[in-house]
Amino acid sequence: MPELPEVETTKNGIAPYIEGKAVSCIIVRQAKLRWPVPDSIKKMQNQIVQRVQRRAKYLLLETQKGTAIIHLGMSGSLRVVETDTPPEKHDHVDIAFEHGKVLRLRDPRRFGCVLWTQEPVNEHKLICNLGPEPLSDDFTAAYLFEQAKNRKVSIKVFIMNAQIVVGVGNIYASESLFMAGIHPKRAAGRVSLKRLKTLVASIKKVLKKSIEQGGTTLKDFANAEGQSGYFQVALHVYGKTGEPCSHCSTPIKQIKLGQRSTFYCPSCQK
DNA sequence: AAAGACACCTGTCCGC
DNA sequence: TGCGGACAGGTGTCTT
Repeated sequence: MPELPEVETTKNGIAPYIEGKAVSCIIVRQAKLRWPVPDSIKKMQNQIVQRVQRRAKYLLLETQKGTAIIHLGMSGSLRVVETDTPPEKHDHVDIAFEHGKVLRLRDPRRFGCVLWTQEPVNEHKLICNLGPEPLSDDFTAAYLFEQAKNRKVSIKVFIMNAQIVVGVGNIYASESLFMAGIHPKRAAGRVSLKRLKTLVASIKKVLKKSIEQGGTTLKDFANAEGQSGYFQVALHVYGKTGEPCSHCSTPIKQIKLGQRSTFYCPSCQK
């Protein structure tokens, strides 16, 4: 999926088209996403989308009666199209608006979701146990240090744990650890406060930079207007196996941590 | 409680 | 050209 910057970019891309607009119709062509799209999503019809928000990688479409919770999974994208645009193969859900635009979810792998909740979103099961936003002031080295105490899990898996901090995906986990000079395999509880300060700064920096540039584009992200291949942030280690490190020329290594590919420079990261 | 494995699904790429 | 297998940006849930 889109990493956090792509979700943020998507939010910013769709919000101007749908905030303050009334939903006319919900069309579900394929309800089998990560969880079944509930029938209750129809309650969104005739509601005005008051605000589009993001929490972690969840997009929240708030209305008077409830909130649609949308996740893009690994391969999802949202775009705004005209009502008469014919759906393509993996266009599973349409949220059509009275002003003639359609918010269309495409998700080939169907790891995403579209849910509906009438409770306060912060109390929703998927949302209530999430850690702080990485770009908020709540995400500090002191916080991370406290959380990491006695934890033996690798620092890379640790920062990808949404209960610790949200929004650090597989690309930016490797990239921020490279930037901070920390070996991805190091036990979380054995990273000094000083080095965690560097890491927190690196995570914020890499995410901010990527959001500024509109999100790193890899295989199947298309931005909210439907263009693709638009943005490209410079990656230093992700997907660079065997290539010389940009800092010291040592070949980049690839290992698996928590079943995810992990990239690092064996010389720069300790 | 924490760590690790597994599940969901389709498309693409690589080697034979 | 075809086919099998590995792999892909996520994350909730189950097992150890």
